[in-house]
Amino acid sequence: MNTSFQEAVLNMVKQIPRGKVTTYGEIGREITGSVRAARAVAQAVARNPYPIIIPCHRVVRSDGNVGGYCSGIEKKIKLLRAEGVEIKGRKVVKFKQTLFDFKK
DNA sequence: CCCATGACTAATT
DNA sequence: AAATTAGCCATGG
Repeated sequence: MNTSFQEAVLNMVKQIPRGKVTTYGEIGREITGSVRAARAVAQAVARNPYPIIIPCHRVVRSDGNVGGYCSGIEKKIKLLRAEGVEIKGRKVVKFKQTLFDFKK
């Protein structure tokens, strides 16, 4: 079967509402309990089977930097802006306020 | 089991 | 504030 880890990650990403974002670290904390699993999370997201179905562009780095994207970082920024997320350079404006809280 | 990889993070310089 | 370093973790060979 699909690795339970990847499936858990994708499931989390799918829950992110439009106009909001989250970080690799937060997802890692939700699943493994450790923010240090961020790399593993990034792997899972990067290898996601459905880039369209999975809003993987809503996952950014802990410092507000957009991070990477399979189709290019600029593409990711475009998608986010189209959803109402302000981005300055490569960083999210009002980053903390744009973060989505899974615990609720 | 060991080694290399990567869309990461935190701490240090 | 930008660049470096070291630590962490799932996955695949």
